[in-house]
Amino acid sequence: MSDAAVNPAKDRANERAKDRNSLLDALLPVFRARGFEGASLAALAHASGRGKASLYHHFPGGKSEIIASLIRRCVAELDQQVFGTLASSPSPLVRLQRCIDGFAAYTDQGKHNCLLSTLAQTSPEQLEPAVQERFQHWQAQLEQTLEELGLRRKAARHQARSLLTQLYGALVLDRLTNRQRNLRQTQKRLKKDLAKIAKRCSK
Amino acid sequence: MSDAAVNPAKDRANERAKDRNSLLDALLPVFRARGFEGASLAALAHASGRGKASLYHHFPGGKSEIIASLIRRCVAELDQQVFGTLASSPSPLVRLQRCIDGFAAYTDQGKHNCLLSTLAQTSPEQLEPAVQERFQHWQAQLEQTLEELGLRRKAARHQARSLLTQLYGALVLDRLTNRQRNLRQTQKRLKKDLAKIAKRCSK
DNA sequence: TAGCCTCAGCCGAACGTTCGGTATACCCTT
DNA sequence: AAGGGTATACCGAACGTTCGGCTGAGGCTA
Repeated sequence: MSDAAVNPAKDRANERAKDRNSLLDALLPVFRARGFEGASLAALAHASGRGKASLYHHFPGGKSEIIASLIRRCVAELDQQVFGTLASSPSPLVRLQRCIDGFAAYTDQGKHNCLLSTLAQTSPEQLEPAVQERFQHWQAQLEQTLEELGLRRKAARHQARSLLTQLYGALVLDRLTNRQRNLRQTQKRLKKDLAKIAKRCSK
Repeated sequence: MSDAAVNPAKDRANERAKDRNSLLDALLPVFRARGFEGASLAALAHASGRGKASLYHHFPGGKSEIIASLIRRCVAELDQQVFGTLASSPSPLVRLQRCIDGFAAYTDQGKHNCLLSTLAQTSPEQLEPAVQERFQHWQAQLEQTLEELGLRRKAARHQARSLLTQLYGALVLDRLTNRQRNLRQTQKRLKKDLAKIAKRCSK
């Protein structure tokens, strides 16, 4: 049984965390679509259905505290839903394919961008170096899984970079060409290519 | 002999265009690095070495006229230096490789971003639909050249999308991982892969 | 009653924009 | 060659607006 059911204090703390999370849910799309500078407090307040002052009640640090919280959440989400799959049990091929599917789910099939890539391009000062290190870590995880698939180190390194590049590039191209199909088709192609690699390596 | 040497009026018009161009040269990096909302007039004025009012002398329409001019220039530059190579004389393989090298040169080996991709992600309202159509056109040009290389229509379509995706994705990944090598390595790998495709198709 | 939470509304600062006005250079007249 | 007129380029200062941030009062729950 959970603490919440028997401990009123923790119950309240839990509800507060839930409120904060749903508040962040409402704020995320604004930053994702307009960037840090483009996301005005007025727009954030409107998106959250509250006044500006309420936002400052929840985030005394203002915009930079909000964006920091959102970044932490995005990193956690990528870590669990996308790259966390690489450390699970199935075969390397399945793990890699699930990772790609996880990325597609993370961006709602390409319908929206990744907050981190948006910030990296227009407001890198909001991204702590730790985030970049995390990306390097994820790239290394991909590389290791590709080695398990049977690729040599150098080929695995190239393939890992290529995978990340294509996932994030597909998001950009969707917006540059105004076609919403790039990510889905890239997702399909990447999974097929991985299967081909796995077959070739197992021979 | 040029008109300028014998015609003072055209001479002055030429110098004016040159001034405007060097002014735009100074303004471009600000928008490229900080996006439309992030590029304040104060920053633009500082970058151009002029007062804010002077910018309004050259661009009465203000920020949106500046960004529109810059977009036009970027489209022209991509058209000539990057994708224009696809319509030249050498073999399809050489043309494609020159196109990739052109992109690397266009971004100064990945040192800076492409203005269009920055805008597409945070201020799409500044990009006229014509720009997106131009990207679709470039993608079609790539596809056709890949067909000339020997790929079937469907494979060429996939490869064209993959190329654009990887070029733009490499720029993003450079900033996400804080490694400046992605574009150069992607450039090298893409050229090698194209050579492999050409070899396979010619057999 | 006590403690969160919310709101309308205000603050100084910065925003994009505009206004006079100055300095320079060129053209036309005399 | 001298002088007046026009156009161009630039600037400092200010415009009204919106920015991020803050205050104090009221409402709700417990």
